[in-house]
Amino acid sequence: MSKEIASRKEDYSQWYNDLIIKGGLADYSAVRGCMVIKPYGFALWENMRDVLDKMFKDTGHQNAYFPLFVPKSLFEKEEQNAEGFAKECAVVTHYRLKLNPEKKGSLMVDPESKLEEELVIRPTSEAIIWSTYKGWIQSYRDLPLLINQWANVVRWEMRTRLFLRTAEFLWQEGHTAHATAAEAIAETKQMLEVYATFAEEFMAMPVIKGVKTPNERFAGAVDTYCIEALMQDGKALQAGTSHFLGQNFAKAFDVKFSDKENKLDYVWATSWGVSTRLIGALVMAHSDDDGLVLPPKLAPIQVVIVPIYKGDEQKKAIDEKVSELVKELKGAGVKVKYDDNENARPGWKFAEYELKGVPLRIGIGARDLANNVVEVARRDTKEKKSYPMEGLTQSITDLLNEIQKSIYEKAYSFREQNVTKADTWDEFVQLLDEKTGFISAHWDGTGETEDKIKELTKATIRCIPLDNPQEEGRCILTGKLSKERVLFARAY
RNA sequence: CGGGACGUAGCGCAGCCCGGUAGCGUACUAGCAUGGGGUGCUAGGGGUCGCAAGUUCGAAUCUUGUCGUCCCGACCA
Repeated sequence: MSKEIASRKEDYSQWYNDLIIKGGLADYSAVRGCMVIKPYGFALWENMRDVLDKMFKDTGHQNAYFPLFVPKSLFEKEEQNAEGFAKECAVVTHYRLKLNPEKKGSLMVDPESKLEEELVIRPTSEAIIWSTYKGWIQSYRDLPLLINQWANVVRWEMRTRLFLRTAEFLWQEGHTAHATAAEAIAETKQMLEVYATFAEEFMAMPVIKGVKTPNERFAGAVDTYCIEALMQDGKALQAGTSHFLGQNFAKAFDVKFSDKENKLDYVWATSWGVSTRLIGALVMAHSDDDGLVLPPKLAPIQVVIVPIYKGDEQKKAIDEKVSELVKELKGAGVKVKYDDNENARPGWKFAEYELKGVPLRIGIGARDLANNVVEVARRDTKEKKSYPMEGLTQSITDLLNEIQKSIYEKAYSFREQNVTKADTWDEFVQLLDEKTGFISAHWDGTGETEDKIKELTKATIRCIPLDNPQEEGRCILTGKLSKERVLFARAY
């Protein structure tokens, strides 16, 4: 074993780091808190991006691009938003360097180049976008305005983790403007559905849709909807958010429109986003102690073919058979790689592609050629089986679908087993320490209680599930009356 | 920002306590054998020991400073 990875049981966060680094998704960089996304990891992101982008366009959105820099005076206009992000903003104060006269060969910030107004590097783009929308919206005829952008943002986090929380990350952010509150709320919910569908159907990761409590709300939002996923260590991960912004940003940036009766009103807004954090979620949702397990619908390589041979003659015969097979598989839309690299031996390749999470591996050698079969190994179950050459493409596409379904079901049943009800404080604390996962419990609805619980247990309210059953009960901390349960968990 | 660990070949590490020719594994290069689960043997190439100053005849090793990284916490839409 040349690439050892930690086991989940022995060191979960080391296991996670090992998968990312040794699986070739990303690398540490020269910049504190920032990572390099390597080709294999970026291919995964491109696949996610392509699917989401199509879903956004199918729901009527268009892409655009806004600047990385936000003048401080714009950034501070929506007070809650500005306050919420103030502590984690990188700020540009100068625009020039010069040679340092005191130290040969080094540069210094030229004090003469101080900017008149500082530029905030966007931690999110509401400010720059709404200052722009002001000029684009005059009439109800300009609405709805449905725009998305694919971009990078910077949040100067104290502690970073590969993909889950980096100082710079890639994401998409949708920013829409509507004539009525109802329409904006419908948009917010629609995009939450898009995210949930993406998570479940493509990432094979079950999520709980819900709404955040006021404490956990996006700074400047009226309501924050979210999808929450459960990781294998029992911690929750916020996988996507969709915000109903009310008229907060319209008022802050003075974006008004004339309705049909020629009355002026502020527009109603939404914003929604998912980020490269989803890659972290994907890694933790399905992978095992041998490496990544990727869902076929997003895997950069769906099938890898490994030849097993002695001598050039056998290799040649295999090459011929494989080239037919590759052609057929590609024709069926399968992303296939033939790894005939002479420098690595079969066993090495087997381990390598398992580490990289390739859903299916086809092994083909002289023995198989003689019998007109191949050996197919599933990454998720480690099952190996011989398949006849005839109809192989069909078998492969069936298997890929089967894997997609099967890893979803596995993750779903894990999630179901880890949503537990707690009715007393002792039960709640015990569950958090021993079983972890989501805990469904009554809460008195106050921010103070929520803070207190967080302080005592590090658990936060992940969400109030949509379509939550109404049920009389008493708050686990204060014993006050409550009309529904909410989901608590320790979270990333 | 607090606590901990660390910085020596691409990667993973030993050497440091007790100063004296910079080493191991892996990767890399070449050759032969091998090839159905991370090959074996042989021969090679590669390092201003994070950076700076100090002590010393002599510093990877001792002293001081400094920079950076990771982990745990605090913080975090």
